[in-house]
Amino acid sequence: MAEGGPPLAAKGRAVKLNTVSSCPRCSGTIPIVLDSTHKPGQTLAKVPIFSGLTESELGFLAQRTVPRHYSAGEMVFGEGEPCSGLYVVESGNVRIFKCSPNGREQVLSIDGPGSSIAELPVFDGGAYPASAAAVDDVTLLFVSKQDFQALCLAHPQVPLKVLRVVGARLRRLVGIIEGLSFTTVRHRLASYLLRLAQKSGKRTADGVEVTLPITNQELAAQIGTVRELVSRNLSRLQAEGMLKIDGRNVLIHNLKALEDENRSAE
Amino acid sequence: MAEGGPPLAAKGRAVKLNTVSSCPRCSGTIPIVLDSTHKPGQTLAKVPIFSGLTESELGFLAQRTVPRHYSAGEMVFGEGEPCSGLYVVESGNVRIFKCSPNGREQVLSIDGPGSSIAELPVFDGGAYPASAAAVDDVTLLFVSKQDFQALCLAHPQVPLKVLRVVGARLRRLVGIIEGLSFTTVRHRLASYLLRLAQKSGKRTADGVEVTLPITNQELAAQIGTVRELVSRNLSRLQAEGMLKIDGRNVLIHNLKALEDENRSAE
DNA sequence: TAATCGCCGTGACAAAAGTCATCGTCATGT
DNA sequence: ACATGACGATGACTTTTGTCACGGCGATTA
Repeated sequence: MAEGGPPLAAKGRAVKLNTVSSCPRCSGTIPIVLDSTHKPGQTLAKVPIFSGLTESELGFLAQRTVPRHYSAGEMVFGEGEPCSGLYVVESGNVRIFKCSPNGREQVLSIDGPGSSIAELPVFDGGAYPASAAAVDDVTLLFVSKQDFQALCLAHPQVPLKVLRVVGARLRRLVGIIEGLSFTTVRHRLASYLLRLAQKSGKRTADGVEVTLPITNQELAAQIGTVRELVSRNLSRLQAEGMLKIDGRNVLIHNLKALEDENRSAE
Repeated sequence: MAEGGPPLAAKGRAVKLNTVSSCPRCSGTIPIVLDSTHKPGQTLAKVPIFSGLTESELGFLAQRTVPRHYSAGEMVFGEGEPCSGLYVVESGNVRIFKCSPNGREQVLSIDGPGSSIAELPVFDGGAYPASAAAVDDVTLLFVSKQDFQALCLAHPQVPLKVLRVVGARLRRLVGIIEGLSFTTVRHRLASYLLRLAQKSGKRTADGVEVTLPITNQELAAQIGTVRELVSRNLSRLQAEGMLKIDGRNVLIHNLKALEDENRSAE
């Protein structure tokens, strides 16, 4: 059962949802919008796996892509579905995740504009190893398996680029395994905050200020735990004086301490 | 501090080793044996990423490989070292793993004859994302980065094969993440036993009999926990009547129950 | 023979993770 | 104005995980 059919009702044992936003299996219909005014060329040129192609080659490829729009929370594809092609993110963000039967989610990656997703199953012929859903409103460009394989044959440098991208993906997965296997929720939370601070923190007189871009629930899914533990551990870090929490804003008072938190057992 | 120097003494905080066999950082010198009588052609022909090459191309490649021998427990390469090339396993088994500062190990994969390892860092130019050590006595064929890259340029189908292999690797990693994130040690142990039963179990009158090919310590590293919990959980499964343990031999009395154990929360 | 070492099992304990229920807040729509 | 629903904090509790210490067993070696 590939995409296209009507949404499956959540069947079987009643699952108490502790899940991010709406359950992907229960999302609405998948829109396939053919928009002839679309100009995907600019987007494709920025995608690492297509870098190095000429203008005309990009145009050729662009003609074959199908833009698809998804609104926040909508499912792009589900784990186990046969893979019919790859996607390029044009706008918005896509969450790649695994889903446990208990309704827990584990996020594998979040991919923004210019990223390609599901390149791998195109090559090994297998099913999608995980699910993908739109984080916010998203436009993807779909490239069919056939077109992409043809492209790879015509341009041998493309598979090499793919390998580079896949390498990065693999490193990230190994990092997740390392975190899950060796560290506590507390550590992973500290790491997350530090990463966030590094990427979008603002220096203030009293430390670095960051704004959590997601709910505790989603944060939990990203670091591999549940909502409550995120909440509790944030409180605890605050009680210990490292942070000051004010809604979604976190003022990291003692950056050093947070960094130590990480090194202690990574 | 990269590789290069003499073996680093385990420095800093005294680490109580709960580690598999010898600590890789503390292994002896790395032997580089040039054996001109070696005939690696047969091995290379069986390696998926080299399938499809002609006899003479394989011969050409074989001339450029360097056989390296390792004895059980010896380190092949360490996480973080710059990647100088890829390896093909000719005989024996290689363990790919991450190592925590506490001495815990998490096995990412075990690769036997015909497998290629470390293909990815060759492409993205980064360091090895994990360490590799010989499980038993091992012969590897080393292919330098340069030679392999040249091969890829001359034979565009090779990178496609690599992508296929890497796809399988990525699926395995996702599986590990799923296990660590969603299941208990008990589940992962049950899964391991079932996999083992499927691969090498012997039907007897009283159930399926398997022989654990590794120590509890190594088993723990593979399913992401510690020795004691493997021991305890095995005992518990025995107490519940699913198994009968006799040294390294495990008689799975109630295969169904063990399977249920898996499905309950995968 | 005695000593040593690696491996295994186990009790006792501590810490972390997860579950369940409850309550408060805020925004939204009827 | 009110109901509703998503989100967050938290207390109480259970389960799981991990740590430490100890003792037993078998193989190897001095």
